[in-house]
Amino acid sequence: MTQATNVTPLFNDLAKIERDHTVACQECSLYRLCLPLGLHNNDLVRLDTIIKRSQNYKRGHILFTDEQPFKSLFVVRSGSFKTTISASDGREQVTSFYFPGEFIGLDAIHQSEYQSNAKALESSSVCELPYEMLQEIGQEMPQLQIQMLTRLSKELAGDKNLMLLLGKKTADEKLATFLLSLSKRFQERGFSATDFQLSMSRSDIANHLGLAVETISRLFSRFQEEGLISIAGKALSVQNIEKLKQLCG
Amino acid sequence: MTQATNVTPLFNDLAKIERDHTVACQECSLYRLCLPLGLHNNDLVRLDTIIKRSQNYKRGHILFTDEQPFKSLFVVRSGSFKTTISASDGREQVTSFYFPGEFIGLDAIHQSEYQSNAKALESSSVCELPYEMLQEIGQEMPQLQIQMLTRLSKELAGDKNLMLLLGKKTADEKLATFLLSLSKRFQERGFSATDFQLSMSRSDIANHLGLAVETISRLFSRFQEEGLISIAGKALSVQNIEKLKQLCG
DNA sequence: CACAGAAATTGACGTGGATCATGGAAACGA
DNA sequence: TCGTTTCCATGATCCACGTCAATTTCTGTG
Repeated sequence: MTQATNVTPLFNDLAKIERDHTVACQECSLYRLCLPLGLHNNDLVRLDTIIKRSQNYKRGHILFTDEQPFKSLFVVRSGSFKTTISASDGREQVTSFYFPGEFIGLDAIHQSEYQSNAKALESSSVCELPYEMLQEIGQEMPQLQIQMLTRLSKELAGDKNLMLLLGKKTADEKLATFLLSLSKRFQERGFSATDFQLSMSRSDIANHLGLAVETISRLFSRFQEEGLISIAGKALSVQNIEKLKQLCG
Repeated sequence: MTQATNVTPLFNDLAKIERDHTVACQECSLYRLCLPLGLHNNDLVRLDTIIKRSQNYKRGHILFTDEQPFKSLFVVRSGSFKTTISASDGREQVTSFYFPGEFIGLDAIHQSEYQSNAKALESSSVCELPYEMLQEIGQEMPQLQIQMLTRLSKELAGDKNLMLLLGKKTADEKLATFLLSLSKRFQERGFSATDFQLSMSRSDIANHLGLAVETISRLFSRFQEEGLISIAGKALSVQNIEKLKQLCG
C-alpha cells in the first residue's frame, strides 16, 4: 500500500553499536553529532571516564521528572525521548523530541530540580553526564565549555523557532514544518530523509504543535490525498518534499 | 482616574546611574542581577576591561538584525528591548522582552549570524560583551563559564514555559501569565510589583502571546471591569494579584 | 499648537480548529 | 490466544478568537 511500510526500526543500525554500553566515545558512531566534537584526544579520554552508559530502556521509561533533583545531563545514544512540562492544573506541553546525539536536561542547569519530564518513546539508551563532574573537568577543557554553550544556544534557537510556529502558523504549516524538521534530523544521522518511522504518537505530535489529535489525523489523511506524503501507521514516506517546504511559510 | 497614572518612567532611577557609561561593574546597581555575580574581585576587574558601555539609544534603535554577523552579547543596562524572529513570508514573532540585567543574543552563540532582531522599546542602554574576548577570559574564570551556562539555561527554561503558554493556554490565561511575569521581573529589580509602565505596545504584547491586538484591548478592558487591574495607556496597576494568579492555570 | 500618522478601543461578523461522538485497528498483558 | 486498553480516523457541531470596519485617542514633529 505504501512504500514506507518496511522501513527498519528507528536507529536499529546505530543501536547495534550504541546499545553496547561499553563503546567509548572514541568509537561511537555518534561522534560527530555529539559533545566530544572538537576535543583533543586526551581530553576525550578524560570525558569518557565520567560518562555512565545506561542499559537499554523500554518504551515509556521515565528518565526524570520535574520533581527530581537535577544531577545529570543525558545524551541520547539510541532511540528517542520526549520532554514535557506541566501547568498547575495538569495540562501538559510536549516541549521537545530528542534523537541520538541530542542533549536532554539543559533547561535544568540553573536549578536544583529538573524543569521537565523526560520519557522514552521507544527502546532507547542514553549516556549520563553527572553535571558536577562535567563542570569540574570543564574547568580545564575550554573546548568542552564551548561545546556546552553551543549546545544550549542551539536548543535556544530551536525553541524560538518553535515559538514562531506555535504563535503564528496555521495547522498545515505546523505539520509541514514538523515533518521537515524530523526529515532533516534523520538525514543528519545518516538515515533516509524521506522514509522513516514516527516514534511518537499522533497525540504527542498534536500536543507539541498546539493542535488537537483529530486535526493531526485529518491533516495526515489530507496530505496523503494531496500526494505530499504517504503514511501507514507509524511509517512515513515523504513524496513531495518541495511542496512540503513551500507549505512551511 | 487610575492610581497608575503617575508612575515614574520605567527604570528612571536606575537610569540615572546606568546611563552614565563610565560606571564600572563594581558600582553598578544591577550587580546582583547581572553576569558578574559570583566573580572574585580581580576577575571582575578583568571582565570590566572587555565591556563596552553604550551611549543612550532612542526608542526604536536596532541593536542587531538577523542578517548581521554575531560579534557580541548584550546586557540591558537601562530601558527595555524586544527580540523578534521572522518567517520567510514576513510574519514575525516577538520572542522575548528584555529588562535591565538580562542577556540579549544568547541564541546566536552557535552561529556566525544573529538569529533574531533586537530593538529598543524606549530610551535604553546596554553593556556590550564581545564574544571572542568573553570566551578568552572565560577560559581562566570557571565562575564566568558557570554564569554563562546558568543564564542560557534560565532563558531556555523560560522559553519552555512560553511554549506551554502558546500551545495550551486561553487568551485570559495568556495575558494573566504575561502580566505576572512582568510584575515579578519589576519586583526583582526593586520596583513596585503592582504599579508599572508597559514599555511595549499592545500589538507587541498580542504578537508575543499569539493573539490579535483587538483581543488584548478587549482583555485589558474586561480585566479592568472585573477589578483585576486598572490601566490607562501604558500605565498599569495590578489591583488583585491573587485573582490574577488563579487565572494563570 | 496644530496636524498627520500611529496606536488603541469597540462592535459586528466569520472561521479554523476544538470538542464531542462513534467505530475500527493496533498494541499489550495475562 | 484472547480480552482489554490505547490509538487512530472521520463525521457533525460549536465556539474562542481572528478579521474587518469605524472611531477615538495618543504621539511626535514642524
